[in-house]
Amino acid sequence: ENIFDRSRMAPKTPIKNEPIDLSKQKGCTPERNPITPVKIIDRPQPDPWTPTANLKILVSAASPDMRDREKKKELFRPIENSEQSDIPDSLQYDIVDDSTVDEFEKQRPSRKQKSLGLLCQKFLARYPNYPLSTEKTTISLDEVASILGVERRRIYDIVNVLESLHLVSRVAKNQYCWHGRHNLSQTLKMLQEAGELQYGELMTSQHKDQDLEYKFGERKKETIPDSQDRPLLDFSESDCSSASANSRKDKSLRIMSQKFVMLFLVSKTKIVTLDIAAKILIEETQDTVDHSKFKTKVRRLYDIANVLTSLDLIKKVHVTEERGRKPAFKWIGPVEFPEKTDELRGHSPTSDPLPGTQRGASVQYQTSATGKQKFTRHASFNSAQPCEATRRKVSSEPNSPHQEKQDENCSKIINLAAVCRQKIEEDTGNKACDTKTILNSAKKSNITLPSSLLPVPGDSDFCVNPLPQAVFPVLQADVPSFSLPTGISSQASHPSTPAASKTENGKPILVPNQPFLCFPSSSLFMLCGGLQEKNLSELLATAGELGNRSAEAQGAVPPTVCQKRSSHRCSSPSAAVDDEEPAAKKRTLEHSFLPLSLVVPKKPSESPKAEYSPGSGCSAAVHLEMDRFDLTSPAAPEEANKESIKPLDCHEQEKKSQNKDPDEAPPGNEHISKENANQPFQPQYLYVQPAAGLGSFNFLFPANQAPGAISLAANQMPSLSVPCVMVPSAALASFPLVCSPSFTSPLSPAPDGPFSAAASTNFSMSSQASSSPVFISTTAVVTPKVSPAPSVDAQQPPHPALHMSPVLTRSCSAVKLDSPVCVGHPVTLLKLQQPSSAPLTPKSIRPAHHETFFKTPGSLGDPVAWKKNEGNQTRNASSVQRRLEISSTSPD
DNA sequence: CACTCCCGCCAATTA
DNA sequence: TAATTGGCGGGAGTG
Repeated sequence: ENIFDRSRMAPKTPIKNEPIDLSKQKGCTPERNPITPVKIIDRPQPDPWTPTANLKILVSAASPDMRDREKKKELFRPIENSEQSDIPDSLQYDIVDDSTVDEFEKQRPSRKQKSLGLLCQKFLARYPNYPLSTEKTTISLDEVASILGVERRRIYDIVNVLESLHLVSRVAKNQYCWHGRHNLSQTLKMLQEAGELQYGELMTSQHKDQDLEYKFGERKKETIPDSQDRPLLDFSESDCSSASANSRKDKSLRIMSQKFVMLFLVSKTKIVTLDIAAKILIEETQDTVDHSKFKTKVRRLYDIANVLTSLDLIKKVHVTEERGRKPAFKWIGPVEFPEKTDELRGHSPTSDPLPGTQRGASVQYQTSATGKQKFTRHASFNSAQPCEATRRKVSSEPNSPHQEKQDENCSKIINLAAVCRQKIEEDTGNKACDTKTILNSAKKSNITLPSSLLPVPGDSDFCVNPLPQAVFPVLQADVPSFSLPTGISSQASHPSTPAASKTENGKPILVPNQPFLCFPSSSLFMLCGGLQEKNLSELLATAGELGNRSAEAQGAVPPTVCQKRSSHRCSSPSAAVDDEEPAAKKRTLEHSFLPLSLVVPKKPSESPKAEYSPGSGCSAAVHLEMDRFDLTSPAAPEEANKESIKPLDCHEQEKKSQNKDPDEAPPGNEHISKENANQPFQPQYLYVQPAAGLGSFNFLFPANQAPGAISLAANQMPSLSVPCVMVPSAALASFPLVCSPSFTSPLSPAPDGPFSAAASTNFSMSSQASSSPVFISTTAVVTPKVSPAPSVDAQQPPHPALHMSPVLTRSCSAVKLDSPVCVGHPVTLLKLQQPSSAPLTPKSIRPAHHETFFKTPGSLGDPVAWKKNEGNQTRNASSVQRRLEISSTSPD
């Protein structure tokens, strides 16, 4: 073989290669012939292919150089193999017989055999379409490259496209996680939604492919003018790319891939010609339509098309137009996305309390984990710095600049919401699933979640952390997605209000008037009570500080209790774990998350602070969403960020008390109760099923009441009678609810809880809501212990007993709204929202307040953003970062 | 000749 | 600084 290889190599690319090879081989050259021992070892085995393991081992063992060599060699091998298989041996041999090197060349190479499409098929053949959710399949680029006998560059081409569809996610350097097609439907759905937003009209009108397409292009611009450049979707992409290097990433294959897919999904005919796609993509990207650019775009589209073809999503066709026949691709993948999730659901869902939770968590984790990592990676960059600074800044600054944008965004959002709604209704069922955990609870409601969540799932990126994680992760992911909307609304609605959530003041939690706190969805948690009392106090303190900023430190009052932290998810998961955890990591994560918040501020700075604060919860959500959607307008993110920020702070506090503050995250835990602590452990809260009410939110009612715990709320919000905390359902899901005052273990998955079910129903939206991790705590004392869940049901949580302050309600509603988009059931909320720009209120609520609170405009993000968010969840953090960058970078 | 798209240089990012 | 990623476009196969 070796010999052959050599010959092959040389022959292959005649001159060029040889020289190159030699140079590369350099050291090896001599060796080369000889082949390195290692290789030999490997090769010894007759079937290199099969034994991936061996390869891996080898690869890992091998030094980089080795790898390269091997790769090259291997490349050939595969080729040989493939050739043999593909091509009739006889032929080859025949030729070969006499053949000289040249002949070899001829045979081996055939361009076709080396095509990206074929390579992709090989690649895909190595992984199951629907891997068990439990197992995580990691893909080592080096390994795969060597196995498939291609250079790594080619693998990137494949992976980038797959990543855009969430079939894989990047876990770390050189490592990707294989998700399979479980979330494909969701992803497609998301893309479709995003596409509609962007190209929406086009769709409708389009009848004819091209023409339509063209229209699209034009419309697109019109529609999306804002920002667009970036990928809309993001989802996956968002991952990081966006953030930091917009420039580079914007163009990224991933984004192009998503956009390309969107075109198909939006197109009635489902046929898109390359040139049209290229034009559209170029437009989006930039005005300049250089011919050269066009050519380049087309090249890339071929790359993408080859991969998509391998996925059986499209097939090549020819469209004959006036001018003649043009190459085009037809979408042969699913058009309607019923939910693909089912599969997932099957697994995770439900069943076990623990498991459920865990599972869900796990699943999510996985995904999320990846996401996180990615997130980290990408995000870290930006986020870190910005985060803190931002936060602080944010707190101080209020800004408004973006409001306008926000408004715009709002409108967009509204539109989106409408669209979403419809879709949701249509789709509803779909998505839900995935998310596993969420679903559990959700299941009943199911639908809801899905949307937001699902997308995420893919993301899963988030994932991560172990433990507690699970819970959180979910939240995170979910939240983000959903959140946007919520966030948006909230922001909008309440800018002024209290908004504890907002970061601005730091108060994330408390709102002045209102009794609730908002947390970023991502993070949330809580629940448990008392975990750390200490922390609590600290937290409280922190909170207080935050609050102070806002103004009232006092408010902060120790009571605060609750706080909740929402750490962003990432942390959360881990958080859950505990503090300890890798704090550092967590922090990091958090930061990243934070960044989001920060981001917001950064960019915009906009308005932020103050105004938003109130809505913070929402905002957070928003952020998320935004993240998801790259498109999102800057404004939204900002807000979101802010909010998130706050939460973060809280988290941190909670968590550790560390100094840090803000970032941290808390894992969730949140022991919110610390204060409560008084009562030790407390979990005084009753968990209301997520489903229930607020879409995503979960309410926690203090069993004990411990109003104090919530204290913050109390201070601020005396109004509320009941002390409750709203947590995004997602989050809850992860958590076990406890009904009992005493908290319980987290295990039980909330969702399942009886309550939840009911609730869920109402809130189908919840999922979305969930995204936003808002907590609402009321100080009030009431504690209805009980039935929280049930009561909660739909809209309002337990109001009856409790009465939640309007605000809360509102908030909830707002949240929902957001989510709705994603999810679907949001029904009421949406409606409300739509009408008014601010989505806030749910029916039950009284508008008045809300408006006040929510009104704020800035919150909105672009619809796109929403979508993105949805998609992403995971990436929130990262996305945030991205956004930041983006926002900064690409102004609208 | 037009369509495809492989190949790999090399810059941007990351580690 | 080294390695990883990934944009990009020359130019080679194919039909």
